[in-house]
Amino acid sequence: MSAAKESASEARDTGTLGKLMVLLDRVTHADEPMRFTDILAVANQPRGTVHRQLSHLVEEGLLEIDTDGRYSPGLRLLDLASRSWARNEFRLIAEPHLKALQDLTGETVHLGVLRGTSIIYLDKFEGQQPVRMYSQIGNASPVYCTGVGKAALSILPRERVKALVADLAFHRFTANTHTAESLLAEIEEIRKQGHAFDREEHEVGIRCIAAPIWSENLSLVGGVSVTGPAYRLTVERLSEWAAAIQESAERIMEAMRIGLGPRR
Amino acid sequence: MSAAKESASEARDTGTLGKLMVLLDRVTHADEPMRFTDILAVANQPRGTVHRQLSHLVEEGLLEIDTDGRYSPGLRLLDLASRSWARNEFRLIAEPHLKALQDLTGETVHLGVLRGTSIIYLDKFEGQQPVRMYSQIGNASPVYCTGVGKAALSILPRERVKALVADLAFHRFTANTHTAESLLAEIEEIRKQGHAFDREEHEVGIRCIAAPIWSENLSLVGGVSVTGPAYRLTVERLSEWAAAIQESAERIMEAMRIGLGPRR
DNA sequence: AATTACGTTCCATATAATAGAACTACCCGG
DNA sequence: CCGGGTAGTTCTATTATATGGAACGTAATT
Repeated sequence: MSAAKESASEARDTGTLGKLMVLLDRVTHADEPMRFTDILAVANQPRGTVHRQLSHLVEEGLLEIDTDGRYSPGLRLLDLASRSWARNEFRLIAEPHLKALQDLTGETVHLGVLRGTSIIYLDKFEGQQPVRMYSQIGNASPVYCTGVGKAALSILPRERVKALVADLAFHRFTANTHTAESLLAEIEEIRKQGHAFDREEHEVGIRCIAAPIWSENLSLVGGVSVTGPAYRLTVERLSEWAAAIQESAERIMEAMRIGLGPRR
Repeated sequence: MSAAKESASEARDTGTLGKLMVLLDRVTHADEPMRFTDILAVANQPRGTVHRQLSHLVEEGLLEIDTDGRYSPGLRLLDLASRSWARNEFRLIAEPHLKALQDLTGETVHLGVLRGTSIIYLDKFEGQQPVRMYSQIGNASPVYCTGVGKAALSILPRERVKALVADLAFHRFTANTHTAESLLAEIEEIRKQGHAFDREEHEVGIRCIAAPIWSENLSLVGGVSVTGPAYRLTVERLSEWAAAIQESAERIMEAMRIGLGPRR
């Protein structure tokens, strides 16, 4: 084994696949196509290794390489994901309820689910203009600064929240973004209320209200939210929808019990 | 090496990743969650091997396993794909032109790209109701029964078309679906016309007109299409848009030369 | 033309995947 | 309550694959 590696805290190692996925993540999460050298620099691994790994990813269509030798996410990912999305049971069950909530509020409705320390948005209903599909869907956002994220945390047992928070790196997106302490405090509040707000904690000018959704055994934890521009949506205004959104969450959970309980 | 494998024509073997991707494809392309035994049956590989491979895919979030031990596509795929989509240069460049075409025709406009023997839909603009996002996007459809597919083939050199057609398994979706011979014949026609029709060849009741889009070195081959219900859109009616759609394709190609040529 | 940066290929070695079997848990019928 | 099948998991020597260091091309730069 080579030396100079023990300092890194990235203890991820599912073998070959794990290493490849780390690389794939790096390239897909970059803002623009990366050249070989750029990737090599952040991968701290030998040139030959990185080169072969990239070649394999390209061969499988997970990455693509343009004529300038720059790597971008591959289209194969789209095909795989479209199945993942179309078949997702949680999303299918929630769909009509999200639509109803959109009709009621006239604002954007999101469905999200907790994965690790992120909220992944599964669906979105926008009111006005033709939706730019995919827009938000599939995006992973930090738990600590999204309504859905905080709502989701509020129904987890306290030890699990603590453990999860310990894993978080709190990035200060806005002046209102939580720290570990303030987050834990607010979660207690949310537990009592049954709903969570996002008071411009992720993005200035954006507020939301969210309610948690969970399965009995907590194998699925997420939430619904109603989101909109801060100039139009004060916290008071959002509060008026608290009952509706919590009811909507309840109905989705009810539908899950029926839909997922007995085989199909 | 074990015997009883040479009959299969699946000569895909990029090493470890390749094998895992075959498995991942199997599960994501199924219509419903698969149990371990189901996967084992189609994978013809030893139990231990399949089990470990699935475990690795689950660990990486590419697959998910529910409480009944059934495997489904994982949400990690969504996150990866959303980046792939959002950053796709071809899609970004084409976007305004697709919108314009939608405004002009009032019908659904698709953008697709050739990958192997499939067309992958990259974007979609629908007129009327709020779009169900992801709907079609990311889906891979056979070249031989889609307007975009046939348009794309029409600009490839004849040998390449021949080779590609030889790889195809023609599934008869409707009474109008092409065979190898009729497809090759129509491609010649499309070469002259500059646009292709789909005369209910994939789905009864759906017709479309498409124009090809390609980069100089053919590293990118695809097309735009206008699609709609057959009762409203006769081939004559569609023909009226032939000039517009070809012009739209031209403009997209022009934009690509500018946008992709000089770095950025 | 010389120099440097960048990307690719090679090959002995180390590492991870493989395959077969043994093991466990569960379900169903007698 | 027991036996026998079915479904899924774990174990381990063997084999295949990935690794990494260095050597090799091949542009770009001056």
